[in-house]
Amino acid sequence: MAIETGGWVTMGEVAERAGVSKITVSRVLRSPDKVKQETRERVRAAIAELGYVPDEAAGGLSSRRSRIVGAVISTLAGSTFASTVDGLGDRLRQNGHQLLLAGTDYSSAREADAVAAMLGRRPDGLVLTSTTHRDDTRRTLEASRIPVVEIWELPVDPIGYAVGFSNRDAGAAMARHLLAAGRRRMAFIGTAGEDDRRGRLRYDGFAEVLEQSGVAEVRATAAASGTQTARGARGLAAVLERWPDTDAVFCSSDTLALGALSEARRRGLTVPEDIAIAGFGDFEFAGEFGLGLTTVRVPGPDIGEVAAQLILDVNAGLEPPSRTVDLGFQVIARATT
Amino acid sequence: MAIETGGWVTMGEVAERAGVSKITVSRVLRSPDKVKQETRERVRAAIAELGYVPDEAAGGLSSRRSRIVGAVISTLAGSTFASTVDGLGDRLRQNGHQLLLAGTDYSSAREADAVAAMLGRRPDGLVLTSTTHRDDTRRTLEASRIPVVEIWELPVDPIGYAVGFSNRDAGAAMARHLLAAGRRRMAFIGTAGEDDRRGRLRYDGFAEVLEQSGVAEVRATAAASGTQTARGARGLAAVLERWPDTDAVFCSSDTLALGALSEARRRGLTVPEDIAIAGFGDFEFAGEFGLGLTTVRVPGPDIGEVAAQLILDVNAGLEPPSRTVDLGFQVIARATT
DNA sequence: CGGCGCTATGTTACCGATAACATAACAGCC
DNA sequence: GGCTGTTATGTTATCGGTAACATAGCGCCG
Repeated sequence: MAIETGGWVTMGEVAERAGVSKITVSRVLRSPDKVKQETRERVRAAIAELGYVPDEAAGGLSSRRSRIVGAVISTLAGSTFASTVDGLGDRLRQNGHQLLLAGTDYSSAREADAVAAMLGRRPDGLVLTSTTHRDDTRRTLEASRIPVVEIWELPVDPIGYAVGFSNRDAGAAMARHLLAAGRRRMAFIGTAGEDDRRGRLRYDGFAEVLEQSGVAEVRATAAASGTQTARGARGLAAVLERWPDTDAVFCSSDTLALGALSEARRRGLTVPEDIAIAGFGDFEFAGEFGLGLTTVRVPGPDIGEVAAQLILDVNAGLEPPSRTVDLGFQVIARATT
Repeated sequence: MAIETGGWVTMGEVAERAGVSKITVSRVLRSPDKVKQETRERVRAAIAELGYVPDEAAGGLSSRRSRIVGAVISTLAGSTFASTVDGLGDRLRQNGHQLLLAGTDYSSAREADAVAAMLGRRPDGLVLTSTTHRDDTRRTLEASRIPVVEIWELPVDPIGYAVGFSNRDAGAAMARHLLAAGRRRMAFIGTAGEDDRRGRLRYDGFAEVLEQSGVAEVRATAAASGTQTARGARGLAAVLERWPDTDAVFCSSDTLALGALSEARRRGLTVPEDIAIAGFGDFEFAGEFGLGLTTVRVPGPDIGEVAAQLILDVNAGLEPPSRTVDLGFQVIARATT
C-alpha cells in the first residue's frame, strides 16, 4: 500500500522491486512451492509494500481460465433462489472463483441476453435457474463447451448437468400427505405465466395422485398479477367461490400460502379445521416460530453448493458419475394441515 | 453458430471473413456509426455466421474498463438485500455492465477477502452493504480510485459515496408512531453481533425519542443464535419475563417481528390489544395480504438502482451533487399496532 | 489547383498476465 | 570426471482485444 502512482501496480513492478523476473512473481502467486523460500519471501514483501493486486482478467486471458462462474437467476426477490445463490457463491469463493450474477425476471429473451453477456467473460461454468430456454440459447450453450448446470428441477434432457429435485414428485408427495390427513376436495393455487413451469409440474404430480386415488377431487386456479401474497388471497377467494366445499389447498409457494391464510382468516375460517393450507419452499417465515405452515422443504443452499462443486470437478477433469443430481425434498407437516 | 473449431471465434476470424481488419470489427461493436453501413452489415453478417462472442476480459484489459461492478453483500438469505441486488443488477444490465457478487456473512475479514478478490477484476465500481470495515480494507479502497458506494445507511464519512437512509431516524419514527398510538412501556428486540450495526442505530433513534418524551420507558434485548424467527420468539419471551407490563415491541426486522408474533400468540396474547408489535423492512410477508404487520418500509430496489447509476455517472465524468443520497423510509401502520 | 476537413479504414503497439521452452547451477552416480 | 536429473529462475511468444496514430479517398473552398 504505498508508491502506486495513480494507477495499478503491475507484476513487472513487483518483480523489479524484488529483483526477480515477472514469471517468478507469477509463480509465487500460483505455485509457491516452485520458488525457493528466500525468493518467495522477498517477492511477498514486495507485493505487500506495493499493495499489488494481480489483474485476474489479464491472467485469465493468458491461462484461459477466467475463474468466474455465471449464475442466471430469474429473480432474487421472493426468497426462492437467494439461499441457492448464497450456497453457490460460498463454495465458489472457497475454491478461488467468483460469481457473476444476472437476473431474467422470468423472461427467456432476457435469459438469452444474459447468457450472451456472460459468455463474453468466458466463464468456467454457468448455472441457470430456468430449465426452459430459447432454442438459440440452448444451441449457443451446447456449442460453448462450458459446463452448464440447470437447477431446481431435473430436466429429462439437460443441456449439461442438472441439480435439483423433482417438482412433480414434490406435488405428488403433498397430495399424499393431504389424503392421509383425510382431505378429499382439494385445490391447487399457482401463479400464471412466469414461474409457471415448475409450478405446473407440482400441479401435475399433485393432480395425478389425487385422480389415481379415486377418492378425491382436484381443482386449480392461478392469479396473474399483484404481489404473491395478493395472488394467494385472490386464489383462495376464487377457489371458495367456485367450489365452496374445498377442504384443502396446496399453494405453489409459501408466499402464496400466506396470502391464502390471510384470506381464510379474513373469512373467519379456521385453519386447519375448516380448511387445510399447504405451501412450498419452507421459507423462513413458514417455520416453527413463524406461520407454522405445512410445506415442502427443498435443499436451497445445497443445490447451490452441489452445482458449484460439479462445475469445479468437471473443470478439474473429474467426470461426475451422473449428469443429474437429485437432492430430494421433504414434506414438513406443521399446524396448517 | 457454425464453424467454431472447438475453441472460441476471435475478432480476427470475423475480420477475415468480412474482408476487413480487426479494428473495423471492433468499431462495429463499440461505435457502429463510425463504420459505413455496407461494411457494418457485412461485419454483422460475419459475426452472426460465426457465432462470435467478443471476449470482454480482453477488451477490458486494453480499454481499462472492465464493465464489471462488484457487490459485497452480507447475505442474500433473509430478504433484506435481495431486492437491492435485483435493482442493482437491473440498472447495470441496462447500461452494459455486469454484476459480480460476493457474500461476507457479516464478517469483516471475509469482507476484506471479497474486496481484494474483486479488485483483481478491476471493477468499474464497488457496492458494499457494510458500513464498518477493517482499516486496511478502507485504505485499500481509498487508494484504488474506484467509485465505492456504501448502502443501506448514511455513514458520516463514507469511503466514496453512500446511498440509503438513516436507520437512526427510522427507529425514531417508529418510536413516535408507537407513542402516538398510546404505548408507554416499549421494548426493542434486535440480534446480537453480526447485523448489529444498523440494528443498533435503529435502537439508538428509538430510545432517544422515548427518553426525550419523558413519558415512556425503553427496554432492549437481543438473541444471538438460531433462526431469525426463533430469535424473535425468544426475544419476546425474554422481554415479557423481565418486564411483564411491556405494551409494545419494535423488532429490528420483520422476521424477528414474526417470531415475536408467534410467541405472543402462543402465550394467548392478543395483538395489538395486549401488545403491539412492529417490524422493520416491509418484506413481502409483512404486507396487507400477509401478516398485516406495522413496519418501516425502505426503498430496497431504489437503493440498488441509485447506487448503480451513481457509479455509472461517476465513470462518465459526471460528479454527482452530493456524496450521500438519502432515499428515506416510511412507517407503514398496519394491524399489529 | 493546392490545401483543408471529412469519412472510412488500417497499422502498430500495447494492456498485464501465463505457457512453453530454455538455461544455469548443483548434487548424485557410475 | 562426465553424464543425468533436479531445482530455481529467466526469455519469448501469445492470449484477444482497443487506443492512438496513420493513411487514403473525396468534396469543397478560395
